[in-house]
Amino acid sequence: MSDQHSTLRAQRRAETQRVIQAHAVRLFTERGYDATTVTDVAEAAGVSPMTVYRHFPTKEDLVLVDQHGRLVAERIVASSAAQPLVRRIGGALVDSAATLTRGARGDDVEAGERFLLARLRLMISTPALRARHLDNHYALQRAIVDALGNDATDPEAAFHAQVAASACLAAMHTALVRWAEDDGRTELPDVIAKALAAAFGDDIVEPTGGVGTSESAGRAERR
Amino acid sequence: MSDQHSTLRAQRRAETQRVIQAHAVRLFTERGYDATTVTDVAEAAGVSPMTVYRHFPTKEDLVLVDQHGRLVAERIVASSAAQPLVRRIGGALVDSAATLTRGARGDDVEAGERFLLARLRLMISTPALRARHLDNHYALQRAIVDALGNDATDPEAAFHAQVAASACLAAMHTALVRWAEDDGRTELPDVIAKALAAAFGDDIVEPTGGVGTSESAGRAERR
DNA sequence: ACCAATCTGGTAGTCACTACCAGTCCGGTA
DNA sequence: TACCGGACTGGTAGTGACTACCAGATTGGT
Repeated sequence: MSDQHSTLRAQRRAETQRVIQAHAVRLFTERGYDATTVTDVAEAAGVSPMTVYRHFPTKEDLVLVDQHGRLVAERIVASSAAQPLVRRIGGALVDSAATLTRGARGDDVEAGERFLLARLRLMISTPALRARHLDNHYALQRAIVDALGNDATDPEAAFHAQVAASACLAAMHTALVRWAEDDGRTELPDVIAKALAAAFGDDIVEPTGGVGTSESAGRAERR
Repeated sequence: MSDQHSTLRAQRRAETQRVIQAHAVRLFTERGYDATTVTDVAEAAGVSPMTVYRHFPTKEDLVLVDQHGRLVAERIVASSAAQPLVRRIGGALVDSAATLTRGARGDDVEAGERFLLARLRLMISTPALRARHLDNHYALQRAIVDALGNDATDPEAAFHAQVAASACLAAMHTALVRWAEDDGRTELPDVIAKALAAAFGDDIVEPTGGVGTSESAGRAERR
């Protein structure tokens, strides 16, 4: 069956992607993003420049690959529609961050978080990466609005959802920057929750609300 | 005096910039951003490609030039520090938008608004422009935080200011998109105010700021 | 008339990125 | 086992944004 077939292929493909990306982030961190050419990355990874472009459509994608969006959207649709918008979105962002900082990269949590931090630092300090990263947030905003599932007939409600989503994402981004500045010593979900509270008021962030994600049970005994 | 000297030079310089930018936005709108080369813009403006690069460091800057930041910062420092953060920032954004939609481009208000709309549409629909525009917001965020003038010793207060600024800017951006979708038929400051109210609650936007831009004041007709 | 600063233009080069084409590997089939 | 179709990979030759480096032209002030 092409099923098994494709999973085998997909594994190899994912592995080469991982190797290329690892070398890319390392080189970018060592020499700087602009000072490193795609050819440099290809040589370090032992492939041709063509292969790099096959796996990553642009140089920026070597740092920016992100499955964050899917995670957030899933948690949004799972959230109770009775809650206020900001709480639904904020809860999904906090939970997704908890998942990301944990199982980011295979088994080794430590290495996964270091890798995430390295990518984040690049995204923050390199203008081109920062710009594309913020644009990804823009796409994520649309995904969130879709996941909220409000009827699209009411333009006022749609506008409200757009505003809530963009403001929440902006707060999260600020939290990410703060987290990176702290070298990841603090707990990312907590920082995000604090940012949301700072923006929308302390009452908007509820630790164990109607969001039935089991991950949230394991973390953050504070509050 | 080098004063008069420089102002004369600056006038010529500003004029050529204006011409180049006008042709650029026109061509980008007609043929699309990616399908238009810098050489095309240069030919249309009657200058060499080199001259274009002298005035606009990147192709994106042909659309993105923005003095918006300075306006907002000025209004922030002029605002009362007693008000809550979000109100100070939001008020500055609304007022700046009112200034921009009015005196954007010389004498002709109509043309100025059309030009602003054309640029905005490009910024929203073209990925590269959208990304850089959002990154400009990131720089504007820092400017706002600086203008707020909170003491930098307290990291908590600084974080709070960062979050408030980024969330306000995100709400404003959503309002800009909405305004562009409406082809500028609505009043931009009102849309921004509505977005801020949607994000932070109706009570946060107060028309009592003294500046005459508010949805309650019935300035339905321009002029 | 002369000087100095600025504006403008040309040439050559780097680099990201894109077709277009060819070789290679690999799982399943006659 | 020999073969075939679909992938992954690689090379070549471009385009286009952008950047030195250099040379002529214009302009404002002495």
